[in-house]
Parts: sequence; structure tokens; C-alpha cells
Amino acid sequence: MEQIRQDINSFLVDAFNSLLQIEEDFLAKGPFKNITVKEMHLIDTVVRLKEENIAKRIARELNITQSSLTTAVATLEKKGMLFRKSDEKDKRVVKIYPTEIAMDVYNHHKQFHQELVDVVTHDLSTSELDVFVNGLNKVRRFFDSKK
Amino acid sequence: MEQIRQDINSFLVDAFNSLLQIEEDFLAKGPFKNITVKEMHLIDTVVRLKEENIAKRIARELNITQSSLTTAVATLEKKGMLFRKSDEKDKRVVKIYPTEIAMDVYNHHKQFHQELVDVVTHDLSTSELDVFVNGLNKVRRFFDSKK
DNA sequence: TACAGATACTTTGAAATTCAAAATAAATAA
DNA sequence: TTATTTATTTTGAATTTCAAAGTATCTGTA
Repeated sequence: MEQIRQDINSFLVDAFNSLLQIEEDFLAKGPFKNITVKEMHLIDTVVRLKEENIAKRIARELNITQSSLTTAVATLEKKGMLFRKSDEKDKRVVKIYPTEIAMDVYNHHKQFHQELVDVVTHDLSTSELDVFVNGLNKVRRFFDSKK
Repeated sequence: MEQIRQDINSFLVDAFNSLLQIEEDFLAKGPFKNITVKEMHLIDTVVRLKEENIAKRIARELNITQSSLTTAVATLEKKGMLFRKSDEKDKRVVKIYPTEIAMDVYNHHKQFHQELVDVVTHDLSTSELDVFVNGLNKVRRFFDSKK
């Protein structure tokens, strides 16, 4: 049992800590070199939120202030990855959209995650996967309860 | 199956992304408020490496340059958390040690991880835990293979 | 309708973090 | 002994982030 506890904890310490680094390397080796991991996560959030691509919502999602988001978006605007458009109904609101290039970047990044999911799902049986996902969801709920 | 893939991926996206934020909150609520998550991880690394607490080694472990480490250690030195001592045998080498206060901080942070491990281990059977840890180790090996 | 306050975002200025390159000091090899 | 390598620190610049102030727009209420 102690070994299992160790394994889980060291996963949380080591693997979590190195994920960002690995994503950075993946980006560095890929075709879109002028993008940092943080910028990648901004693009990812913009794409995933779809119709909810409102500045305030995105900032909350990324746990940064609105002013930080403004500068981050401005940087990606210069790189031709994002553009702004103020909402028709409420002109205070700014919506943020990905360009086609950003969608290419997004899809490339998605591959990384797909590959990762493949590794896990590949040689676990359906019932084993159930157990695994169940465990992950426990971790996630623990996180949510701490928020 | 698609739901399972989704669950695993969204765990990786959401939970991973929010871990740092949650640790930050945990620190903010705790008794050591003048410590950031990055500083916490530096202390954690110094403690865990024990006899290998050599500047160069620590920098590698944290994926930062030596010059960044120098400034980070200087900051925590001012806060009374770490101190340096040059190696007796090789005076170029700097070893980094935690103070007692740093050990208190370390143990407090450790609680967070223990709590997390408890949540997972609490209501899974031994065989279920085997499956879960097996899955985690697959993810970890995938990470290692990408390094 | 008017207008006070709330809301969404941007700008500004400052602090913190990080790194590459140069500098320092010590060890090792030739 | 001297050149080279190694470990760390210093310096200077770039980047990121934020709080506070500023701008524009909307909403509730008299």
C-alpha cells in the first residue's frame, strides 16, 4: 500500500511538474515555433469556449486578470493568431476569435493530447479503463472541492 | 469509449491546468503566506534531493537555468528559508539547505499531497488501485519517452 | 429622460521572473 | 605552469503580470 501511495504522489509531483516542459518541447519541435505554451493555452481556451469567447470569461478560465489577457491577446493579434470583435448587442464586450493559422496550431497541439490518451487507452481493458477514469474523476472532484 | 477518451483528455487539460492554481490557494490559506508556488517547488526539490542538493542538479530538476536558480535562491535566502554553503571538497560547488522554517513549509505543503492521495486510495479496492496506478505509470512513461 | 453607478475592457507604470552572455573562481589536464 | 573546463554569480535586457487609473457603454431608478 505504501508503494501505491508513493506512486500516486510522485506522479502528482513529477509528472504534473514536467507536463508544461514536455508541451514546450513538443511545440519547439513542431511547425509553429513562434508560440509559447501559455499562448497555446490561450488559443486552446478561445477555441474550446466557442460562443463563450468573451474576454472576461477567458481570463477567468485562465486564472489571469483582464489586463493580462488584453496584453496576451494583443501579442497573438500581432502574430496573426487571434482577432477581436466587439459584441453587437453589448459594445463593452470583446469577443476573441482564432484565425485559420491558430486553428492549425490548435490541431497540432491536439495531436499531443490524442497521443497521450492513446497510450493510456491502448492496452487497458474496458473495465480497467472504468476504474482508471473513476480514479481520475476522484482527483478532479478533489480539485474542484478545493477551488 | 469516446466518453472515456474525453474524460481522460479533459482531466489532462482542466485538472492539470488548475493544479498550480489550487496549490496557490492552499498556500494562500495556510500559515506561510509569503511563499509562491514556484518557491514552494524549489524548497520541495531541495528537501527531496537530500545529499544531491547541488545548485546545478537543482536547476536541472526544475528546468530552469543556473542564473535563474541563483536569483530564486537569493530571494528565499532573504526570506530565511534557504542557505548556501560551498562544498568542502570542490569549492566551486554550492550546496543549498533548507532552514527549519522551510521544513515547516515543506511539511505543510506535503499535507496537501497526502490529502489528495487519501482521496484516491480511500474507496478503491487493492486491485482497483493496481489498475489505477498502472494507468498513471503509463502516462508517466509516455512523458519520459518524450523528454 | 437623466444620470449615478455598475460593468467590460484598455492603458500605464511598476515589480517580478527569466535568460543569455560576460565575469569570477576553482579544479583538472597537458 | 598554463590552458581548459566546470560551477556559479552578476549584469542587462526582454517578457509577463498585475493593480490602479482611464475610457466607453450599459442599467436601474427617480
